[in-house]
Amino acid sequence: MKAAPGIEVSPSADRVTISDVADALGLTKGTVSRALNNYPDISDATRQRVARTAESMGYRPLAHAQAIRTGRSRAIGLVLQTDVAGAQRPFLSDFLAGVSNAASDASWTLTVAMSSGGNEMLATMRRLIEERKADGFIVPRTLAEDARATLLNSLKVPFVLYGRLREIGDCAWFDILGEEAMRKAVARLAGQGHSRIGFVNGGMEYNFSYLREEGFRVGMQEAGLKVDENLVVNGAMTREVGRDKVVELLAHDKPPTAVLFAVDMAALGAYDAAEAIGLQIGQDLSVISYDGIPECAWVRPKLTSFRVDSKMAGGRLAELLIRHVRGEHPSTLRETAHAMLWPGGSDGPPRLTTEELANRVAGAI
Amino acid sequence: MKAAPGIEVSPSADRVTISDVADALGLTKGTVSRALNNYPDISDATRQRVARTAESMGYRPLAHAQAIRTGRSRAIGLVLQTDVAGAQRPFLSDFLAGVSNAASDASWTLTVAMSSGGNEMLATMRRLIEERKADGFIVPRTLAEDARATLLNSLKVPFVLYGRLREIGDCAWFDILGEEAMRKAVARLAGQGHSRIGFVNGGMEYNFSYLREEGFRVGMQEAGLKVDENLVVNGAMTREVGRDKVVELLAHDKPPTAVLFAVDMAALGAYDAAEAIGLQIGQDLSVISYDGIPECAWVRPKLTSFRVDSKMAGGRLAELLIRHVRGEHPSTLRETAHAMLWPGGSDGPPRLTTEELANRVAGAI
DNA sequence: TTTCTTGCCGAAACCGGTTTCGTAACTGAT
DNA sequence: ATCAGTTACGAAACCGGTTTCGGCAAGAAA
Repeated sequence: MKAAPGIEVSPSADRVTISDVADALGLTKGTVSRALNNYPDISDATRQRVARTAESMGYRPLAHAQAIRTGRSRAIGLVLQTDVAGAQRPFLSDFLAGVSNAASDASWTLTVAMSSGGNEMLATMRRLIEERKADGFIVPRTLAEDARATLLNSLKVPFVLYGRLREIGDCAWFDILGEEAMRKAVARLAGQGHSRIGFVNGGMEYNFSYLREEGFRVGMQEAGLKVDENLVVNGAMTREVGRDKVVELLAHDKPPTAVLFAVDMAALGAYDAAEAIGLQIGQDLSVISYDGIPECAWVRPKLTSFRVDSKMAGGRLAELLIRHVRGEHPSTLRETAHAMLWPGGSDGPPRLTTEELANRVAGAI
Repeated sequence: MKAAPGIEVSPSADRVTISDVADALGLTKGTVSRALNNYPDISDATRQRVARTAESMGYRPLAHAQAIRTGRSRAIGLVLQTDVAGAQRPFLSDFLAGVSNAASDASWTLTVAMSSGGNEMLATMRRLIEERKADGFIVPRTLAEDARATLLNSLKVPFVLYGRLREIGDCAWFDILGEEAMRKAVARLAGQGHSRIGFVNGGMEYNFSYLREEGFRVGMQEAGLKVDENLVVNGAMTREVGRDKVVELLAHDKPPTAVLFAVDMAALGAYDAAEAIGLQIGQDLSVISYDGIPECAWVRPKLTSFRVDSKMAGGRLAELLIRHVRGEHPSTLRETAHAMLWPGGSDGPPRLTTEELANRVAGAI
């Protein structure tokens, strides 16, 4: 009595099952299972015998058959946000490659879902958890107050943040030291002779913005420069907003000769602003940014930026998550990496003083 | 006797199981299962009673518990290639969103893996199949001769191509009518007064290249123009190669006043070539392309291109695949959609004749 | 009435694993 | 030699579903 069946399950369903292995060894499948899972009540001799024949027979357990008993299916969950402005897109491919490869290496798989953010994203995660489609999650683009972390914590589902949290609970994370990059960028600009340096930050809903701003400030202090609060703005995640912010800074009566951006996408807006006003990027106005999106190399002059290795990040996140699911304590699962300076021609010694620059700007408007 | 355990499986493992539903109804779980799966030996009354209480109790079957018996887990497999030149990246996010959303709507999930292509990609697919991590595959970027299709066919695993195959076997596909876009592009250029139109095709390993070239030729014929084979080149998938191809075409003694590209990424190279030679895109040289990547809007003048709705494509592919897995015959699962003209300033009436253009080019080199 | 269908459901096997429990055989101490 | 304690495995239950099989009851045909 067959119901509407769909595709015939290929008769080549000749997978090697645990029972096959057991029969070949003259053991029961229970014993084989315990041997493979390192139960203490199996003799070393048997354990090795089992391991060898399982290997030679090409036995690999079906993750979802295990999952029905254990609740774990060796799957990493990744929920992406669809409509975020810009910056995510260029890295997505590399990031996925990193996660996917690391997962494969551990015989894990990657389940991805996309949702529009907010509550819908939480609902999506809930569904994946409830249906046991993911044993844990990678949480990209950590927010200053991240409801995803809260949810997963309360559900006791393992997760690893890409980015840090303001109040560090017991969670695992991986992050690139954006603050360090900002610090170095300021040092570089100061070394070129800039003393009035503006800072265009990203959206304050993201935690990285706080870190990068702090890095900017530390850098200024180390360079012996004073931060003019009028030259510190935020909320620039897109080219358009970046443009507007630069115009805003340049309209100051003592405009900055250099502007540091927290985000490449916004920094591209500086080119538009410069073109509109008639300034040469890299000479009249120096720009340094962060992310290392491909567009950096396409604009003229090339945008000096701190490049993030997204593929590596994805790989590290996956490994940390797997270790977390396997039982390691989250507080031991924290890693950072450095962004790498990727020099272009967008920064250099100031050709104009702030006064001259102010005149140029005034003349253009 | 517990083995090294890992994270405690959350005690909130209070999912509603099929037994719960059965108990609540005074039926056996077998009956409930058959009722929910529309077996013919269940009375309509019972079927509806079961459906209602299952719904009200919030019962949703565990996909991987079903899979152990049925072999299907309601998962779409998507294997992406890591190192392809360019064009994939900009659309990945939209494409994933489309696939993911369509999958979610049907209570399916999306398993993605990335690999470097060729045999490694086939091995990755094999692994996913063997481990039952995917019930079927979406095969993006169809090649002229696609080993993936061959493999999946021989394994009798359902799949849907994004793109068509040269020799249409019994497979399902979704595709955008690139040839139609090329045809319209030629008509547009001809209408603007161009008579010498070059064509820079993509790599001939991709099947779409054959289609688009055919579209170009049909368009030329319909416009009453003769194709100069010297002005038809291929293999341009990147900005750099695109640039070189344009230079090559312009070096012709009767250079084209308009160039049609099969791929945006390559068309961007035309801007570099034009800048090097000192030509105005849109006036001295008209360019129309295809894909609709975001960069089209960032270059000056904006690149006229035929935009592909990747999100929609992903969604359609997912739905077709699901229907395929459910048993519909692949030959009934074929869809196409249109690319949409996205006008920029990169094309227009020719300012120069081909002779004048040749002189300009000669002067510049 | 009797017999044959048919409709409808319960019982139980099954999928491929994991985990608990019980026990035979081997220690080692008395 | 006896007895308690280990060691190492078999047996069987279990996870959450699906599918087969058998049989009861009601209706149809004889």
